[in-house]
Amino acid sequence: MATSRPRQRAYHHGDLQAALLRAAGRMLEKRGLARLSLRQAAGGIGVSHNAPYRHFPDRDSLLAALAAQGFAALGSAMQEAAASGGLRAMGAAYVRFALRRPQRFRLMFGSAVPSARHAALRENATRVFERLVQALAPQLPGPAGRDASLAAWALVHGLSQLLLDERIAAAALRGRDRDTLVSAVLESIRFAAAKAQTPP
Amino acid sequence: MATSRPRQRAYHHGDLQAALLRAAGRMLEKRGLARLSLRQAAGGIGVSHNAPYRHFPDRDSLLAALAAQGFAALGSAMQEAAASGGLRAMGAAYVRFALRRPQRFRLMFGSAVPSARHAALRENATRVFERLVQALAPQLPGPAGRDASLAAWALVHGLSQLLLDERIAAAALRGRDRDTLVSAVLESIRFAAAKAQTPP
DNA sequence: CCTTGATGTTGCCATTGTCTACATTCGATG
DNA sequence: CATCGAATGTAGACAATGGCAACATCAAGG
Repeated sequence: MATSRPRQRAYHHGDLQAALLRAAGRMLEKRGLARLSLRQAAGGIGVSHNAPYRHFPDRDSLLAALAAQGFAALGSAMQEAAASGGLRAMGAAYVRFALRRPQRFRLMFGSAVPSARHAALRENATRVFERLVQALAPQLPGPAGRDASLAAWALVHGLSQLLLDERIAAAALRGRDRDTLVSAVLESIRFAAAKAQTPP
Repeated sequence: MATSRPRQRAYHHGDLQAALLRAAGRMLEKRGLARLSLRQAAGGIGVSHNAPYRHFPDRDSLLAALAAQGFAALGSAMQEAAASGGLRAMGAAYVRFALRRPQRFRLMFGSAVPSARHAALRENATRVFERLVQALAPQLPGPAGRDASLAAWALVHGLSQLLLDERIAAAALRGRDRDTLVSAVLESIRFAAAKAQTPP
């Protein structure tokens, strides 16, 4: 009808949930979790401060959705890397994901959104965990192998966290690029339960 | 003097800074970083909502002080463990610290308080990092040894983080207690650059 | 075409961090 | 011992947030 809102969008956004997740994801990475504001995200998209609550019961639920998306992306990255480069490539993909999206990575593994209360998050996280264990099982069989699997996972997870600290990263690089560093660190380890590993 | 505030303390608290850090440390561990409120901490101690700002420029500075204290405690725990039990005991102490104070541990290594802006935090963190590297250097010499040192640190750091997740911890324990699990995982690893290690 | 549910808007409340101005006390100095 | 200044409190206000209730608008289905 003729009564117009000059340069305003239609009353119905059409895909507000996805737009909120994109905006919140960018804000998370740029400003950190504490300064992620639903009001600002909504304002940036051009809807009112309360519109997000039509798509997410509360702020924590939106954060849980961001974390679930993160696990989906991490799972994909690891799977692609494993298909072409094996276990070490898979580990390197894990670290690369963390370094590329540090705040998302922290959200995924932090305590801000307990997965016990968010089913989709729990499912996506569990899927990644199970794929990891399945990928390692042939190389690290038996109960000692399961401990070694946890060690392998701990190694790449911890490396991700430590390299997010710029001082630690700077001290470790010693003129190498990050991919070279990650490979060198991953190759410095042998697992007591391991079958002989193909070199990279 | 006789004009009394029944059951109220004197106008000057006397050690408000330390009291705030204790109260905030408890609130951090109990409710998480997002729900740590300086107003509530002040109220619980019996001072006004603005009194904390006489001791800390802002909320982030108090959090930085909490993180700095955490690094001091972690350093002490690791040093004591190393003195009596060597490198593996030191690694186990690191994991134990994280599991005992998960929110503090996350604060210490998270992005909420950048250590670039908080000198005491930077110093305490650096001291722990340097001690760790010094402890590992005799066992893991040379440039490959430094990569292996980072791997060793990543291993215990990652293990700490992963075991904070109750599902991961539950799946990994398989009837063992946590100390046994941690020992088994740490022992499942060999370092390519290592001298022969004394068994535990 | 009407009704209903989905999805927006508006206004309000409680709480927070932090600012300014003022009040009180303690310690140092003369 | 008295005074002064700094340290350390209190009181009030502001801007921002998350989230609630009530109302408004639109799209889809019968």
